[in-house]
Amino acid sequence: MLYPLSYEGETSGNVSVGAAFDAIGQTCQYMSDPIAALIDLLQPVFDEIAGPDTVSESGHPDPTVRPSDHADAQINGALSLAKLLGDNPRALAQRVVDSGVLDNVASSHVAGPGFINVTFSPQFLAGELAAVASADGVGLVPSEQPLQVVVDYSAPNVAKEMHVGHLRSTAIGDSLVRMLEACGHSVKRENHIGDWGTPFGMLIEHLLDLGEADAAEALSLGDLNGFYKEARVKFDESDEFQERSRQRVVLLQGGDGETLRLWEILVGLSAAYFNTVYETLGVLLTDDDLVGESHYQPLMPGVVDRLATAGLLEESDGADVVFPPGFENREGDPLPLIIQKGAGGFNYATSDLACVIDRTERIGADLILYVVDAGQSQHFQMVFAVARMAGWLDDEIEAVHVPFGIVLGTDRKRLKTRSGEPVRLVALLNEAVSRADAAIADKNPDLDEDTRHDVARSIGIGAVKYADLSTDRVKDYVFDFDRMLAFEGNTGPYLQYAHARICSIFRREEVERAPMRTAPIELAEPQELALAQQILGFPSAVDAALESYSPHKLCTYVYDLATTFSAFYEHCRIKGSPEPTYSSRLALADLTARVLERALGLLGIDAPEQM
RNA sequence: GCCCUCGUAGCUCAGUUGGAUAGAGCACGUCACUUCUAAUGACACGGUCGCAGGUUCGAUUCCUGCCGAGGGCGCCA
Repeated sequence: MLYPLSYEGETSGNVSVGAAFDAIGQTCQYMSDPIAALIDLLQPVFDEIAGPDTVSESGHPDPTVRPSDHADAQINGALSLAKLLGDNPRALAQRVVDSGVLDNVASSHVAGPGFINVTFSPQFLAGELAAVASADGVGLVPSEQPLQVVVDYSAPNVAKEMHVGHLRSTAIGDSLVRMLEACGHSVKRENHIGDWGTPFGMLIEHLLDLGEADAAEALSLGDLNGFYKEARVKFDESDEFQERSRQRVVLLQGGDGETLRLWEILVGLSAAYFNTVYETLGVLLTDDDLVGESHYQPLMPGVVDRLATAGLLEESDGADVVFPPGFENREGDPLPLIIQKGAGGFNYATSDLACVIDRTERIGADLILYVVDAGQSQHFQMVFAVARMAGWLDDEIEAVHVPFGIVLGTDRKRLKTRSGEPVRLVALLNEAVSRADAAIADKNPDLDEDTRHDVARSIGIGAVKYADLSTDRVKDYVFDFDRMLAFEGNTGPYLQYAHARICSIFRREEVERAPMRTAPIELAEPQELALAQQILGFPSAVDAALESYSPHKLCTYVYDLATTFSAFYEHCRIKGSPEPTYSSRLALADLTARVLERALGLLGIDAPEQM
């Protein structure tokens, strides 16, 4: 586990092994997740069987506890430990069973070549559920060792339209931020917008040509691509405009007051537009998170100086560069990271190094995440390598590129409009919402119009985000309205419906949910036991998702929870059941709804109470 | 040419760091509705885990080599 989570329960401790941090190895006595509880109980037994000499040589033997098809859980660690000790695996597994450490929580027996099958006792699970039900975090509580994390994501360009590529960075980054904060970490969001560079000479001159008022109107209408393209056309066709643009870049970089004022108009109008998109998407980003490329310009000379002082800077073809080992170009020669161009300007490698310095030295980051497309992989490897050579990153401060694949159309080619341009993000979102609206109108005609529009927005946006988040981010994924908006299968609408349906149970029964949180829980039916274990696995699911910065692992968990609840709901009737079964099942329903809502919340997805 | 990522059912995807018989959804077929929301369920069908070796008690997972797809490879960001 990379992130030290603690769990609600009678006592709590941590299991923590971090890439950037030394293994702490402190195990907790009690966790809400029954699998984690097993590990705590088993570790001392495995240590004892291995003996102190083996532990000091090979480390603590891993009990290797996994969910099982043959029981609630299986312990596989006896096989590897037996191999290490040259012992008989079944006999060794039997020693674990005979130790009796699991007797209070589960029954266990040896199976096959040395697996131990474990079945949790209903009383144990009910007790764990009671602890979780009475707490606000439904199992999730803040870490005792919070980190300072910087998450760099979204990053649209000023005077350019946002497209599906920005959707991925924004949705994934937003979810990671929410999960990190839920685990108690201090998170600084940074929206590294493209607000600097040579295109701004051209854009400012175009602004002047249009007149500020007309330009402001054009940009505030959201026609950012049109503005940019007009400027580009003039730049390509007119030598005079091109020359003016070049001079304007010089003025901008020189800090000319009037030029900066015009530049700020462009940035301000774009930022306002971005905010409308973020609001539609329902993500956390605001103006406070804007840290554009311009922010790092004053820091650039310092980067060069410090690299030079460190003796890392070399001159190559007129440019100042650093050669990080292990990178080669097409000819097999060392590949440089260009710090200062031959003409004197800086480029984005320098800017990214300035970022690293700013984030580690000013913000005090322990961990920096870059949610940027997979095509930038080599670039980040080189930047991180140079930052380590310069000592700005080390074993205590980790920078991680969190890459993602591209968005494909149903033809499996990069999603584009018919004319070959990137699809505007707002157009996709609007269509998703209007399709959701039509679906709701069809399925639930009784809903009044205002409610329907609200619900349609939650469903449409949730569907798009869930489709983006629910597959392994590093792979390309197929954007398909029909699939993502379906109410069946692993989709946003299915999960939202699962939640809304539980809410409707309480409405129909005219029962308040809050009092159910202290109702005694009895677990008898297999579906009740399965649901209990699924609910208790929530913190572990969040932890697993964060460990690899993979929101899709949380998606898989939520989907499993929803289907497990469906089975429970099918087999375990609530309405008309005698007490205490009636209250117990309502308590399970309430808890399921709370975990669904919380988990969807961590994905940045609404959970409406009716739909 | 070198490097990175990916390859799992007809389609879209999981697979918890090496565990027992590789799982879902969609599509197709069957069943279940005056019943707590049938907008949710169940059953059936569907697999050479790209190919070939290797490591070991055991490999979709780790290593090597091929095949295929995408991306990257010095002054754009």
